[in-house]
Amino acid sequence: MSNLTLLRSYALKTNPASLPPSVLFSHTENTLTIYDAYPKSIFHFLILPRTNAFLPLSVFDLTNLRTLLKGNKERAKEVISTLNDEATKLKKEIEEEMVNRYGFKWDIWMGFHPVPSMEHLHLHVLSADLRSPSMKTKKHYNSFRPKLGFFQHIDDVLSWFDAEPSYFNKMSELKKSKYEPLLKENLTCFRCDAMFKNIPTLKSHLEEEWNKLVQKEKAKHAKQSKRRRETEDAKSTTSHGDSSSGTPPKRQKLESPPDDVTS
DNA sequence: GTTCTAGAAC
DNA sequence: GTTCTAGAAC
Repeated sequence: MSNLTLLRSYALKTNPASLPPSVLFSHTENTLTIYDAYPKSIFHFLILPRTNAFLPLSVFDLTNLRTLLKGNKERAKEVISTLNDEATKLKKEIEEEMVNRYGFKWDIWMGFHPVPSMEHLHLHVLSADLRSPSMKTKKHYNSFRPKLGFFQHIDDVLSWFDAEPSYFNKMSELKKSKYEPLLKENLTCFRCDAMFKNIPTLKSHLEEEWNKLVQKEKAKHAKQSKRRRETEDAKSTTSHGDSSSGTPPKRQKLESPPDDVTS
């Protein structure tokens, strides 16, 4: 099986549950949610439309965003909306896991690559940190940098359907020549816009940004539990001494991502 | 996607 | 001299 069509082979499965658990996260009648094999953030999933769920759209219509938008507009909107609904549910699950593992939650990005490296439409759902051993090249980084213009946020894609038809048609072109050069743009921090000469310096900066976020959230948490204690103390007339209610939640070690599959 | 490597950047 | 990128080959 070639890498190019691997996702298509998943989307064609009549029984997705037969996929290995290292690949499949969950599925519905209409969609599959899989782990990105090379996660570029701490959390990184792909949501795929199943091929028989959107008839009369064919597997070819579902090759990528461009082929989908070129066809029946109503059906296309239905596909994107279905992926969006599934992504919204997934986002909530990720946020729960963020709180369990890290004690706080941070942003989650949901969108498409205009020039994807594998066939079959897939929606990226990833945490906004770009902190992962698989995040190795300028191309990787720029393909997810939110403000660059390469990553197509699903809310924006959905808005094209309600815009002037001329605008819809223009955006639907998704020309390689328009988007591919963006991947070669300067490396800029997605949080503070600082510029970096190469990937290693950017990565250490992202690590600093992450540590800052952790510290900020820790301080917030401490402040909240202090306030909570004070409110309780103020309310209680009978003193029971220290109830040790300020214990922080246990932090789990970040698990290594599952293997297999290609992004 | 990975590995290899020439040559640029430091 | 070492680090890093980017293109070719796979």
